[in-house]
Amino acid sequence: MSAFEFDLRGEPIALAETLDCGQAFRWRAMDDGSYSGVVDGELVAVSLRNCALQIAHTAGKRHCESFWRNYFVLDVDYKALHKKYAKDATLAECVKFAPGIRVLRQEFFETLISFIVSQNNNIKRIKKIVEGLCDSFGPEVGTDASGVVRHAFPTCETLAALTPDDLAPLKAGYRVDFILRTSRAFADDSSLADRIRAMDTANARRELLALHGVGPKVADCVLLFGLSRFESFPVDVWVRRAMAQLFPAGLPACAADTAGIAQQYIFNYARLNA
DNA sequence: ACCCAGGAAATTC
DNA sequence: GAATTTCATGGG
Repeated sequence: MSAFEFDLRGEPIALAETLDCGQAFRWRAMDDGSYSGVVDGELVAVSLRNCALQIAHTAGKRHCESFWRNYFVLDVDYKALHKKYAKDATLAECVKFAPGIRVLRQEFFETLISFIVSQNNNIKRIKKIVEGLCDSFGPEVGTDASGVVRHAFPTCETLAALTPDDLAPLKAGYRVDFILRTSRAFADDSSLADRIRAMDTANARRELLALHGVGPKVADCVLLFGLSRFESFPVDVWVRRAMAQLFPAGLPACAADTAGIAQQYIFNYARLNA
């Protein structure tokens, strides 16, 4: 059944910590400890067995092995990062709290809309609204191990054609207008996503900030989770508090070039270690 | 009733 | 330009 298997060679990764840490909103825990999710239009189940990451396809196989290696960022040496972060005792403590968190390389438009939904919101409700967007407007991709029918994330063209009334049942509140306007920006300019992808981080950030519903925090999350800019450092209410209490002198130098990866440990520590 | 949630836009000073 | 107000929704 397993289509792909990646020998982790001691690379730290925990499914619950990685797939349910507030960076991705569409992974669901199955009874056997595996996780089922929809990535780029494909329904897959992910599990850890014998120090290997296994990807099982439940309805056809669209993506190749390198796609999943890329999605799970297996090209980054987290053991080396942990060693580097250990130079700072406080950061090491944050890592130790959940060492299996890894950043994912997610699809750009889905990440953008998801983090527009995230503003002034909580993770539980973000998941509900994002899943509702998919259930209502994305094509069906299959049924997961728990019997739940899953759908792909809708395209910008699909979302751009909707009205506020169409989105009203999702109860996304004032974010509906942001979703629609940003979707239209990408539907009306079919090369915009590729242009942003190709920009350096500073220019991509400027371009993101020009979108309706995207401020500094959402832009930094999209840069980190949707464009793999690991130096990007999103600051939300949790990170703001954690920085004031744990790192009053600022982020340690050992994390400067991978601030976003360190941020995940800090965010998680602040949110779950209260 | 009040405060908070992976904030940002609109308004006012 | 910087500070403040408003925005919609659900949970504690």
